Amino acid sequence: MADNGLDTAFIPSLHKPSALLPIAKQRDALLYLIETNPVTIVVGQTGSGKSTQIPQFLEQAGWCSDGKIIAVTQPRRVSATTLAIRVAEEAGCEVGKEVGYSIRFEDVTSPVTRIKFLTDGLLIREALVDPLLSRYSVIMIDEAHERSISSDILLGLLKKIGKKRSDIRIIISSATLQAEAFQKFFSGDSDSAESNAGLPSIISLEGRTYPIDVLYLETPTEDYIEKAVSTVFDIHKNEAKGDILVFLTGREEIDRAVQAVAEHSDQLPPGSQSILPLPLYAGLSTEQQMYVFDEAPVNFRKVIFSTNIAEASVTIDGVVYVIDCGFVKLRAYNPETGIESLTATAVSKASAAQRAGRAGRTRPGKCFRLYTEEAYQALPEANIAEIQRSNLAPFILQLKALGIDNVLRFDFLTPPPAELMMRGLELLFSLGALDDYAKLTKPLGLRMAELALEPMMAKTLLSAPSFGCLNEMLTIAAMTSLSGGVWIQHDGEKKRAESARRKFAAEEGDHLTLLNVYQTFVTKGRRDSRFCHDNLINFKALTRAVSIRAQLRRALERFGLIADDSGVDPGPDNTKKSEQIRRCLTAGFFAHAARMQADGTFRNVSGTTVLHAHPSSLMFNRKADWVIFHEVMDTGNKTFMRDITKIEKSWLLEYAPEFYRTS
DNA sequence: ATCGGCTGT
Repeated sequence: MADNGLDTAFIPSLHKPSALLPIAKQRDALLYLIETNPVTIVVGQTGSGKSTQIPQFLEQAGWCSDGKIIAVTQPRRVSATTLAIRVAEEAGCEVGKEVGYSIRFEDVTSPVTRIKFLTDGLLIREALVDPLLSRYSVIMIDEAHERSISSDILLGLLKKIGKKRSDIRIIISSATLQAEAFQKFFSGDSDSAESNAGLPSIISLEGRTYPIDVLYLETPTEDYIEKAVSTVFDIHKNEAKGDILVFLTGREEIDRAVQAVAEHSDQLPPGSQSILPLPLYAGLSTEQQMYVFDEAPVNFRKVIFSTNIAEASVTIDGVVYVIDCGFVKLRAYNPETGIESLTATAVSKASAAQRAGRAGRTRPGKCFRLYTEEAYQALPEANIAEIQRSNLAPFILQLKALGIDNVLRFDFLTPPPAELMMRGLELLFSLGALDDYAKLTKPLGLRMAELALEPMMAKTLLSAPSFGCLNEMLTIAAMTSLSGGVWIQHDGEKKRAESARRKFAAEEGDHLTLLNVYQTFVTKGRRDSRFCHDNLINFKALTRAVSIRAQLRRALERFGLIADDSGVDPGPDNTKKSEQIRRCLTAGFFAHAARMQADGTFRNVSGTTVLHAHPSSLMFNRKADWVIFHEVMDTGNKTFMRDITKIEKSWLLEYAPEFYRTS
């Protein structure tokens, strides 16, 4: 593979030979534990090489000899692909051959694949087809400490699978001190006589990180943004060179801080080194995000103001100083109201440690915490797991499809509150996915589980053929499931963003507007790179929508509900068509209905909650009567609906008579 | 008058 030896002298420095990693010394101990225990817990610091070395050790030790595969799950797509690339390189093979990866839309594996990196969500889907995951000899759940819903559910599934398959080996990999919780979960206290009683072993792997000095405030600060900015200048004046990474909670704070630094840096003494402030958050275009990886120009110190995206998802080399404001925006779901909230919350100790660790990747670093040491001591050890604060309807549907009928008794690492389960079951019942006995209905419930969509949108899409709008609904389903949104977020261009949006506006609301955006993109914008740029549309998001739509279309073909064309439609100027689309949306989103009040705000159907059209919606500052919405979120002072479409009240009674029988 | 980060045949 080495291209003709011209630069052989450089090759060792490109990637360090794995024999030099400390993990190599523990190889035999590790293999022995895995050989003799059904479950092994690996606690490895960053840089320990656990994700890259363990699967190779296992492969060499013969765990693939009978044609079985070693699976390593990751919470994020990028980590699955980059790990596969690195391990393939070390193993001297092409990615997709002996070492491969599988993520949604990209299956880079082949019949010879022995080590496979995949997202945890995808492995759950594989269990739908192969409930015992019989292709795999070893499954390693990496980054289990992050406690994503999918990895939590996988742990429960694997515990079950382990009781039926004495040959399978499970490895739980975690970076922090939550190993005991995993150990307890997998201990042999279960009812099965077959389970290998006793506690799973924990093995700690030596890391390769540099020491980090952690500094606290002596007195708490009133304004952590201001304090962050002044700390940046203090570091700049007093500390050796090295880039600075600042954790704030959101876009607004970041834009404010970037601006403040830009203004102040004019006052730095002429001739001295200057400061280059850069924003980093998910809403930026890929292009804008890439600036943080560029080396700062000569005589500039790079300062990155980032959301939590830099805590685990994005790694920036060259960071020597971290400033941690101590807060993070966390999503929570209120089962009583069905409303999600997104509010700033104090970080956990685990999170604070992870943030600090970002300073010590290339040399010793410093972390400045913008809170007192007493405040740190009072922080919770870890965040409340996602599964305990989310809308569980999508996951209940998956569990039911996996044959787990009694979801209330599913073995969760930490069980979600009963109210969350009840709310999810109720929603699925009202959508017709579950029957009176809470069994998955066929074909509706089963098909909903197979679609990679939230239950309400799955129901909408499956209803579309009877409304004669399947092609349009495929597009709308794909567009609304784009997590980051369709539009590029950028400070200082509010006017342009609004006028760009107006070009695609449909009077009936946001869903038909999204349909317009997609149709214009596939006819005009796909090859013309300026189209997205000029209209402040996120090219990556739209490209993803094309893939999602194709995938949904294939699923509907499989169900025998065939869509008949390429997705380019005459468009919603046909008012009959537009009405059918809105009726169809009502058939799935009846539980998300609201009515406008005289003052321009909205109320939900029971009249208990005041809702606002989000400023990014077409219904913002426009008149309407009844509407349905895709999503609702409480951001602290107001509750916003996103993706809103006008409907008729009578449709609610027509399509959800049971749900609305009291009103 | 505005939105943490992920994910799915």
